[in-house]
Amino acid sequence: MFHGRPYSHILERLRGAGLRPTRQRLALAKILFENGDRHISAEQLHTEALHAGIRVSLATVYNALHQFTTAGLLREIVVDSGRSYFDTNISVHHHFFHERSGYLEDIPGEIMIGNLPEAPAGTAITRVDVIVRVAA
Amino acid sequence: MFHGRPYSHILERLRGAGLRPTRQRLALAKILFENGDRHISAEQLHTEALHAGIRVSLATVYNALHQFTTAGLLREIVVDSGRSYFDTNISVHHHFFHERSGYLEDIPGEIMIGNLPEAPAGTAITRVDVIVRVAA
DNA sequence: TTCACTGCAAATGATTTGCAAAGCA
DNA sequence: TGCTTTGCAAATCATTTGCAGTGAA
Repeated sequence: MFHGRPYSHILERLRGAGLRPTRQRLALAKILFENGDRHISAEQLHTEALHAGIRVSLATVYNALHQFTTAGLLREIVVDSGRSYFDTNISVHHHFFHERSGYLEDIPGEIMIGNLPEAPAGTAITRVDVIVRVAA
Repeated sequence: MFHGRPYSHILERLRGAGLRPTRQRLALAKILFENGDRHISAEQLHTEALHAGIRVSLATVYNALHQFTTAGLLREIVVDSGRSYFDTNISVHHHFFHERSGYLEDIPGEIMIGNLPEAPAGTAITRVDVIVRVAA
């Protein structure tokens, strides 16, 4: 979208995460991070990459998604058994899940959670997920 | 556990759900509903059934779990991609998910959720899931 | 008898893995 | 050059399906 401002910011992002900026990682990161907030599956990302003329294998897409997730650039969301979504919005927020279509959508605004009990002994909370399931 | 009170209540439960009380459905329901609140996977239930001396195929276990879920006797919980848990507690409640072990546990007490926005146009909320992920 | 239910084995679909070839530092 | 990363195809894992045989009403 921005001519004359190629990959530098994405390049930084990958480098900052300790990931070598290979051709395929750069291209995938571009699709992921230059199109606003997205909820995307591995298969979808692979398809988009091929459409964009990027030669990349599905295995590499899986690798990249997991590496990005581990590096904190993505967040994995599980709502539906047998399919993972990756969210490019890594800030604290929650989701609407459309049960019929499998469509995942950010919940606008902030949700307040009260009365949350302490984590079981010897554990600490790593994340709280709220999934509001909706149907037509 | 209760001698002299064999399957009558379970039988009723299945009949009430419009499910023919076959030998395998009765046996599986017995394992599921006579041991308090449980979070169980298909594979686990199958193993337990075999241990209890019940000849039942894994396919039938899957069928039964889905039929029970559709009938409202169970609730399916997805926390972990690639594995489904079924919860015998169908009242409104939420879960701790132990990320390392995959263990799922009820959150005691009630969680208050405020500021929940309206469901997207044309949809209605079917359920709200709160999953508190914890790690050691 | 009839139609639902079950078991088996094969099919499916998402994800992972092994390993040789190719690519970045 | 040396260590990563990639691609491919095969392997895996949970789950589903097709279909012939079995069982409940």
